[in-house]
Amino acid sequence: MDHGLALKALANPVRREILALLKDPRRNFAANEHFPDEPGVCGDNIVLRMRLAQSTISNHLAILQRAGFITSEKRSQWTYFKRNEKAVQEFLRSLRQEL
Amino acid sequence: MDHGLALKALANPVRREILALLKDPRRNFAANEHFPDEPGVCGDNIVLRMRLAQSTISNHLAILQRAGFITSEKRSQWTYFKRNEKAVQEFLRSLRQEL
DNA sequence: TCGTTTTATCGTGATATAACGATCTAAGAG
DNA sequence: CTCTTAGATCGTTATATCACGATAAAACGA
Repeated sequence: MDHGLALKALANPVRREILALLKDPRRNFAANEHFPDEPGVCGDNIVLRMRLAQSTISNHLAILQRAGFITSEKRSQWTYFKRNEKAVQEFLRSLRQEL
Repeated sequence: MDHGLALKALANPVRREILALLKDPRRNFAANEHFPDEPGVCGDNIVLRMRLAQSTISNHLAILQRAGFITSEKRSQWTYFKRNEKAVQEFLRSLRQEL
């Protein structure tokens, strides 16, 4: 995990909010009727929740993904996003190390 | 401490390096002949070390200060900067809380 | 007083970021 | 086949960031 990318990703409040929402998908998003085994949150749900243009959210999600904080899984026409808890914890560890 | 300001401050590699250098002033900077009780590192020393324009470093230092990561103390014509260890630790704690 | 040093501030240009709408593709649905 | 939906990508515009040189203020030394 690159500190630079991760810290830049976290420097934006919209991306921090997305990360926060993904902490508890059941609480923050409508249930996903398509895949009951919950591969993550459907991108469209995130767009609805954040009230920003779809292209804007798509870009934020790409940045979070490049930083390693989330992963995506495409199933037919939907893309599901979920937090990468391990990467989040590893980032915190290495940041504590650097600071 | 505001997460937004702190994370923005850390998003820049120059500022992270300054923060790192200030962890061990004795190692990273020339001894300060003016004030043996070490109120911190003289701004001019940081400029010399970083090889960036004085105005650029001055601005980075101001941003680090606004974020709370460093404090400054003006003594006659010099300004001495030092890390605010407490703020750094508090930031790490609250970031771990948020993430 | 005059020059020098340290530092902050100002103005500017180059680049990065963030938002948007438009468009394109893939995948269903009818 | 056509229409719709989810999502990424592109182009554009507005704003933020980063670097610089120039300048101004404060403090000292000669």
